[in-house]
Amino acid sequence: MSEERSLNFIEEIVEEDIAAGKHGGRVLTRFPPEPNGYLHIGHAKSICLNFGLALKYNGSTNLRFDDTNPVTEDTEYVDSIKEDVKWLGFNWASELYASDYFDLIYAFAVKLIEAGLAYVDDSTSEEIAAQKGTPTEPGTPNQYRSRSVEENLRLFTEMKEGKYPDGAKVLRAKVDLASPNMLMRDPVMYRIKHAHHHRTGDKWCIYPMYDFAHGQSDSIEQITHSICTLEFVPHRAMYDWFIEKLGIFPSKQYEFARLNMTYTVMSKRKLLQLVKEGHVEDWDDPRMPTISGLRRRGYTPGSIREFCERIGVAKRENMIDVSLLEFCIREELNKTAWRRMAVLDPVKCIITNFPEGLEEIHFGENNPEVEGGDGGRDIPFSRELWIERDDFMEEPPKKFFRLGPGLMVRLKNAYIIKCDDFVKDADGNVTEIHCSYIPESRSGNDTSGINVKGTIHWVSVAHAKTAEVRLYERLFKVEDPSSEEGDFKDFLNPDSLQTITAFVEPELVNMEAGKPCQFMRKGYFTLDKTSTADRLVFNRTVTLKDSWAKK
RNA sequence: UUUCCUGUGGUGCAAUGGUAGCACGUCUGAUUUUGGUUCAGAAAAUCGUGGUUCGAAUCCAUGCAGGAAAACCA
Repeated sequence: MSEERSLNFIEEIVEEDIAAGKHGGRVLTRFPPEPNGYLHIGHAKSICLNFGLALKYNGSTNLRFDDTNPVTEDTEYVDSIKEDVKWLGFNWASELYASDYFDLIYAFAVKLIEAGLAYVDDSTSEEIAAQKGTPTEPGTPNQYRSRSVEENLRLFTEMKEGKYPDGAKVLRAKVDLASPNMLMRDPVMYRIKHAHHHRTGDKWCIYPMYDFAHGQSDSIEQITHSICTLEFVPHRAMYDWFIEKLGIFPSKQYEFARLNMTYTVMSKRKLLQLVKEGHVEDWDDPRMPTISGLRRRGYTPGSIREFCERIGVAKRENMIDVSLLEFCIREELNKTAWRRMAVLDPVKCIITNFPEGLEEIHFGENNPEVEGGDGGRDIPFSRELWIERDDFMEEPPKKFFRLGPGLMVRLKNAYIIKCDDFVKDADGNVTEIHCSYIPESRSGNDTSGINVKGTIHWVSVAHAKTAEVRLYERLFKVEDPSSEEGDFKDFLNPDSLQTITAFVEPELVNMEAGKPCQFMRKGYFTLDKTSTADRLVFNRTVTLKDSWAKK
């Protein structure tokens, strides 16, 4: 075994449990999304944690949909969640639904009523809130709290039978109205909702609340380690209380800090708002932090798993720099993506001493990081080329290693050229750059003896294909939109998407969907799902690091 | 104001009473037919105050700071 990296606090707990022989050393986790939105990178952290634990300790993981609120949930979300978890590379032991347990959970409720530990309350939600007191003042009991077991049983049965309208009654646990933990002040267990459920249809008109569904589902599945985020810490008391009073399998809850990332938002509510109000195209808009958005943007499952590994797991609030995510995808793509040439902001470069009408074929390897170059492709060369507008400067500063009057550069995979002249239009824009090439400097058998500092990419005008290229920037212009004064949407970056038409080398028409490639010196790109053979559309996954741009 | 959780370089995670380390980011330099990659190096941290101890990021006390909790959401 190589040097193990240190364990996170949850791994420590699991190892202690295994060492103590708890549950016979069995490890069963679960990933429990509510199907009311798409999964995002924060969920990926939880997925990697839960499935990773099972993988590491020879256990397994259930995918369980926490579908106890039919008014916000939908099978569209169920499908997307399953697709995303699979795409990330994980396999669940069982696909389960909290709604599968509605009969069992109902029976648990009856059991608690019979034990005198739950009662039907006719108060309105406002009344209940008022009677709960405040963190510093205890709550006050109402007349319903002392109903008899028989009356509670009858009323709860009638609630189930649909005798009462929404909101008329709730079932509450009888815990402790004076508890310093507000959630222990007789929490609601069941509420009436005459709503159609995506799985149980119209069978039920009462639905259990989170506190009376989640722990019970864990227990039914005999989950050993129920891992959730910090906001559920105060719920743990209820989690344990219900399990103890019911005398069912003792699942245990552990909480870790959710992921926050700079320049984005990570709440499903806010993401839904961006989608609904059209600030982004859809849940899979490449600017979204959703798994489907990242996938469409060109991120790979491996890069996301690596990211989740690197950010670690702890209990303190955190704000991860998005540059770490970018590092992870660059690290992978540098090793795997084929290099191609594309000119995003073109200006014409004429090789004045290259014969008109002549066409040469040059060779470019696919990936210099791979031994042998990973194969290669032919690149047509001719007298007129497109080059990048910012690879030329009329008055270049000292260390500018590209084109300018009298300066020389290498055309990648082709010749060294020297800038002799340039042409400007009436508005002062450079329209043509005139260069001469050095025939002896051809890539592969350069006998010119000339050394140049810079190399630029290019595309032959006569052979270029056009492509739509979508350049993405961060979605928000501030690091933490949620913590700013006012509406988070006020901080959307108006330049988060720039769509341009680029000239690309002809080989790119053979590009496969879903395959990443590097436009040399420009970044990593992937074909968008809307791309077709006669209308190429590329998404920029991430730029290359650019230490020149900083200066 | 009550209860709970958390305080380590700019950011994230380690060190579990014994030399504060790793990564991202930042900054140098070398190499380079991508101003990419790679390589070498640098700057940069234990919330404060007491205490226990030969020795404290770690244990105790206290203060401070940040977060969470009073949905018929999860």
